[in-house]
Amino acid sequence: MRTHQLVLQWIEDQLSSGELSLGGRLPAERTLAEQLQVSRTSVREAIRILEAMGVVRAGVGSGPDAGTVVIADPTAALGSALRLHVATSHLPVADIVQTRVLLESWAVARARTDSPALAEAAALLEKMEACRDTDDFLALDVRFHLALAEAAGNVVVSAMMGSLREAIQSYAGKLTANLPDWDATAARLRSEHRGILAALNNHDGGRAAELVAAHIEGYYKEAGLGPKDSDPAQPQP
Amino acid sequence: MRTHQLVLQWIEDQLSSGELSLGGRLPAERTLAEQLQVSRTSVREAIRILEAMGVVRAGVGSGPDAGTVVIADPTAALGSALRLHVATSHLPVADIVQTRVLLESWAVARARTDSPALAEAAALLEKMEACRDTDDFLALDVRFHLALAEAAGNVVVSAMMGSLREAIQSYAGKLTANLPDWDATAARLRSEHRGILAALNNHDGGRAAELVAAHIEGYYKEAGLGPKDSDPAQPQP
DNA sequence: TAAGGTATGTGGTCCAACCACATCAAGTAC
DNA sequence: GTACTTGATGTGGTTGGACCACATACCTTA
Repeated sequence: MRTHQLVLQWIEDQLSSGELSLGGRLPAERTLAEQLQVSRTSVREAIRILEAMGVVRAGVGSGPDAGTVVIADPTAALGSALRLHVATSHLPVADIVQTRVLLESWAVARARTDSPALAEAAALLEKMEACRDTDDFLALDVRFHLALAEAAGNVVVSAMMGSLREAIQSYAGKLTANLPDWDATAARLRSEHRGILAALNNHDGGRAAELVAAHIEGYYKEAGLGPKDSDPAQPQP
Repeated sequence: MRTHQLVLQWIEDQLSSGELSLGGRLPAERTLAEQLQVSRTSVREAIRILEAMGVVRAGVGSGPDAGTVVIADPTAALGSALRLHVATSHLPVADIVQTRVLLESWAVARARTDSPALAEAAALLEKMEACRDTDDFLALDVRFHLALAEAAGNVVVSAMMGSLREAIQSYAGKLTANLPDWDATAARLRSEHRGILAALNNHDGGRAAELVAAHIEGYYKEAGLGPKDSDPAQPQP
């Protein structure tokens, strides 16, 4: 076992046993190195990995924001990993979009009508109505869909949704630039958002799921993404 | 921007531009450090992250297996990340199981009947019929479900399924030890596997999805996992 | 009392050296 | 000529030490 993996194991054990929890601070790098009888380099390599995984955040200086503290950002890890593998051309963008449709459809189908996330989605929709700046609109759009994903109350699904979005963010940006008439598209997106939220308020999760799927697939198809046969219909004998 | 992130960016650019691709080898650490005018330490930190993400594999010595080569193992990254966040108690196991049901149900519902993965699943099922060793049986079971997930032909879904399985592997192992009558459970699992495969061969993906969901949820419930209301039924007005 | 400088502790970076390992090539014994 | 030994080479793995930038807390001084 390589040295940094030993450190990694030690920290993971501390997390599992609860001796280290959210907001907790790791010992200083030099201290930890001495405790585990390894070099500071190895400790740092382990911390780098945890940082990339969204488990800790390293801050210099003194005070409350300094040191290495435990956070919880699963989206960061999944997002970076997906983005890197997209770069290697091993994860087709079409598969990512298809997976996003799958997860988000499921989330809205199971959304709890009284979820605070839905209230947030409604508020975001109001802002989008007034918003005229393209970049601001897209940022609000991201948060809107994220709120939808959170409405089902499944943290894993929310994290995966967020990471998928992050992984193809730059790709989606390029697609948007190809749109012939942004104002018309934005108007359609607003309309579809209203429809989704209306279906949810009407306790019709199934209908909302269909609308979400059409909403996402329609956008990518209009912007020119190659098809991946994402027909949600299931074959029946 | 921290130094190792600069290295990370450089490598990611090489991947995106295609100058580095699957099976390709990175320059030696010392060489790369000199090229980018950074210390070897920073290069190593970047490589560590890529290794944790399942993008590269570092091998010592000489020859074809040596050096840092580009691989493609998205499951590794997602699995480690999920496992770590489970350790921080931020990702409930119930959510992971629920997500697994969601993904695997979708995969079998959209499985292509002529998929090679289905043939592999059938072969694995044959082996499980004869297998009497608990550990071997569980190993085959993992591969069986992985094959099901691959049958839909979506790499992202397959990778996520594999990582979910990996993240809760140790947890599932403990649950198995709690089972009152393993032989009876194993017999039931075999029977359910046959039913799933039969539904698929009958081109009834919807039925197969229902069976898969019941199969997974039934196992965890029997072993004592707390419920997470994973009723797949969608509310209708 | 208020302002400024200093001590302390943190992560960030770099360097130089050494180790373990795996291959390959030259040399050597048969 | 063939087979074995031995060293050279190049890879990542690890270590210790040094210095920097930064942010806070404390202490001195006006």
